[in-house]
Order: sequence, then C-alpha cells, then structure tokens
Amino acid sequence: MLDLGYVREHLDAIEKMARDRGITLDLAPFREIDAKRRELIRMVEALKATRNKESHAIGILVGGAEALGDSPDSKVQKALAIEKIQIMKGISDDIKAQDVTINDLDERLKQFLLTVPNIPHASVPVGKSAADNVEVRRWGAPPKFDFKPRPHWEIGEGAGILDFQAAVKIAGARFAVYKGLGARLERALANFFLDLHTREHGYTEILPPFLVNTASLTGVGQLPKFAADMFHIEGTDLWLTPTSEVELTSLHRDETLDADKLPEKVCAWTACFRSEAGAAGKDTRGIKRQHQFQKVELFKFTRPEQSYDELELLVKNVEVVLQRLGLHYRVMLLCTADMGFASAKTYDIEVWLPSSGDFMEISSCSNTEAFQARRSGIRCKQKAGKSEFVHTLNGSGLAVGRTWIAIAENFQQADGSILIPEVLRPYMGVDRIPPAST
RNA sequence: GGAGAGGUGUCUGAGCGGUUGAAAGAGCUCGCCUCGAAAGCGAGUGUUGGGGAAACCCAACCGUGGGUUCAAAUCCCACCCUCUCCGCCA
Repeated sequence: MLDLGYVREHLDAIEKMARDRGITLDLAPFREIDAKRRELIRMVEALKATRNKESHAIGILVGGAEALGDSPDSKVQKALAIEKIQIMKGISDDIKAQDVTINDLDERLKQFLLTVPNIPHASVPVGKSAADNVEVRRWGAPPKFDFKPRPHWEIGEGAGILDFQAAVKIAGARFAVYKGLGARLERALANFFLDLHTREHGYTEILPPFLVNTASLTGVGQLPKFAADMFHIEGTDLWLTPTSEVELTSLHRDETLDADKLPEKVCAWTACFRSEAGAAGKDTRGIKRQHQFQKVELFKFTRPEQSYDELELLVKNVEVVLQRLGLHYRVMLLCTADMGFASAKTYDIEVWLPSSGDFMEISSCSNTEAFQARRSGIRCKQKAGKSEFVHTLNGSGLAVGRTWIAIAENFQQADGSILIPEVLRPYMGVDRIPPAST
C-alpha cells in the first residue's frame, strides 16, 4: 500500500506507474473522495471539540450541584446543565451522522489504496511484457547430451520416483506423489538450502504455520486482489499459505523494530498452496505448476536506505545455491510490466532446462520497499530518531520442486538414471538415482 | 469442546460514567550536580488523522468491532487472544 499523503501529492507519479505497468487506474474517484473526506473531517472535528468542552462543563455543573445539596444555587446549576445537555443532544446527533459518512469514505479510500500496486524503482526498465525483461548475467553452460534429453516427468515416472496416477486418486490434478529416492531428493534439497542459508549466509531458520489469516495476507498484498489464487478453509478465517513471504512478513506485524538490529534475515521451509486459477492448460505435465509445492524462502527486514544493497546480496545468496548444484542459470531484471503487485524491483533467477532448451523461473527476489511494511505496520526506530517503515525483501532460495526438475533434467543419463550433484550426496546417501529405483 | 480468570502507554500497574492521554513506579533521552560514575534534582518521553510556512492547535486511539449516553478505559452485546482446570488428541 502506498502512503495516502504521497498518493494525494504525487498523482502524476501514480499515473506514470499505471502506464509503465500497463494497467488502468481511474484516479478521478480518488480525488473526489479524498477531498470530500478531508472537508467532512474538518467539520466533524470542530463539532467534537465543542462536544468535549461542553461535556466537561456539564460534568463540572453536575458535580457542583451535587456538592451544593438542596440549595437554590444547586437548582440553578442543574437547570443550566439540563439546558446544555439539550443543546448537546443535537450536536451529538450531527456528529454521529457525519461519522457514518466519513467511515464510508475511509473504507472506499482504503479499498482503493489496497488495489494500487507499488511504484517501480527508477532502475527498473519500462516494458510491455516479459520479453522486455533484461538479462543481467548468466553463469555456467548448458550440459551436453549425446542423446535427446527427456522431460522430468518421463525421467521421474521411468525411475519410479514420481507417481501422478496415485496423486490423482489422493487429491486430483496438479498434485504429485514422490516416491523412494524421489521423495528423498526433495527432502535433501530443502535441507541443503536451509543449511547453506543458515550456516553460511546468516539467516535465522523459521518454521511457521502453513495456514494464515486474512490480516496476514492483506499485509503482503495478496488480499484483497488475489483471493481467487488461493485455497480458503471454509467457515474459518484461514487460508493455505501461497508463499511463506506471508508468514515471514507477519512475523513482525504491528511492531517497531530496533533500527540498529537491522537487517534482520530469516528463512523458512514451507509447503505452499496455489489454486492456479487462470492457469488451466498451462504447464499441465509434470511438477512445474502444482497446487502444492515446497519452497525455502529468504526474507529481510531492512532500514530504508540499505534495502537496495540488501537486494543485491539476496540475489547473490540465491545464486550460490545454483552454483553449488552446478546448474546453469541466468539473472533477469524484470521490466515494469512483468513485476508483481507489491514489488518495486524484482530479479528472477532462471535455471536451464535441457528438455525445452530454455530457462525456467526458479526464484524471484523482490524489494517491496515500504509497501508491505506500511500495510503490515512494521516500523523501525533509531534510539533517538523518528520511527519509519522498514523495507521488506523476499526471494525464493529456492523453489524445491522446480530445483528437483532442474536436477532431474540436467543430470539425467542415457540409461535413465540421475546423477546426484556432489553437495547433495551427504543428504542422499547415494550418488545416483538408478533407472528403476523402486 | 466445557468451566473460570484476564487483556490499559516501552515495561510493571492503578482507574471501573464527568479537568484521565490516562495515577504511581521502573526504563529511556536531555540538562544540573561530579575529576568521572552512582545517587539525587529538573524537564521530556506513543501512534494515526486533520489544519498550519512554522511554532503549534484540534481530533481519534486503554484487545477488535458494534451499542447505550450530553459525556465511555469505565456500562451493554458480539468476536479475538492469553492463562488455569476438565474433556479429547498427533
């Protein structure tokens, strides 16, 4: 959410943002509601000031009359109080009526602000689609095969480590059952990621709830706009988390942090759940796009002035994972049209996939600046200074299921086996997954 | 799920219809004192919104949301959360 005062004073910047992001945003209602609201606030607050003064005076009169007992003076004071009460009744009714109107305007203003996306940072390229994203760098090289590399679902089913039929029985489409060394590979990856980030990169491991409430989702910007993309638990205020970015942001919701202790770096392994509404027919084969997947998320609470340096460091932390695994990847700077709702600047890390001969998104690292912090009420304060909103950063480090795909495809052998990268072997206990492992 | 207790400022904790944004204590900041420190003394110490060039003024906020009243931290209703006991349970 953007700051109300900022929006009011920078309508031109908001318009530019909408153009750059390729969305339509009607600002006319905003101008009207905002002006009306301020006018009414001025009026009602004057009335309230009167009410406070007069109520106080009535209190003194009533108290005085009681102290005077049954004397004539007491009667005079009582009469005066009653007269004032009569007048105040009218004013009080006016206040109530105006408060109702103001609350309605407040609500409409808030709803509007909740649907306005973040303003892209100046360093973000303006573009019309994903085609305008800018490649920043790439690492490694595509592996060479003397046979036609197969897609991961063929490798997985061939080796007996993925079972989609069983998943359909259990839950339905867009789910997968991992078996044997396939399940162990998933677990090995998650452990490797967590160990690397906690032991070498200084992140604190968090294991949060996988179910989150409406307030948490609103804080990161998932709600109210993206309700259709999530699973909601009927009859409750709980949703299945779409990303642990939600939980990690809410770790400090409505708190003021000590600025000297920032940046605070946390990471979490969680399952993530997405309804994938609107993705019908897209990536239906394999495990690329599932209703449930695992992700190790990196997250930082930073002071405003350090957030862009921290974003670069965050991306580096993610790259190390792919380098250790020996996977060819590239770093893309997303253009204005391809960025997420809450983000001011996003790098995607894309891993090479031999079966398609193309790169696949495996991590997304964003600086949301104060956008989420403002919605979530997360501030920081220097000892003597004023409190200000922190900046929040998030990045996948990495998406476990998609890394599983990358391992299977890049390290597949002609006989259908999968070679396990050196760094994963301690976690796997084997150096390869055989062609028919079950 | 059943029964009870409770949610007040950075913290402890008072107030339970009328000079209460909120006693008292602690903490913190600044100043005085001191060679320095402690103690002591003095002042300050929340957030949000509205107005203002500013100083500053006004309004709202005592778990959340409603209600009663001229007036609510204080009374009423609903919900949320914490604690204790019972039941159930991985």
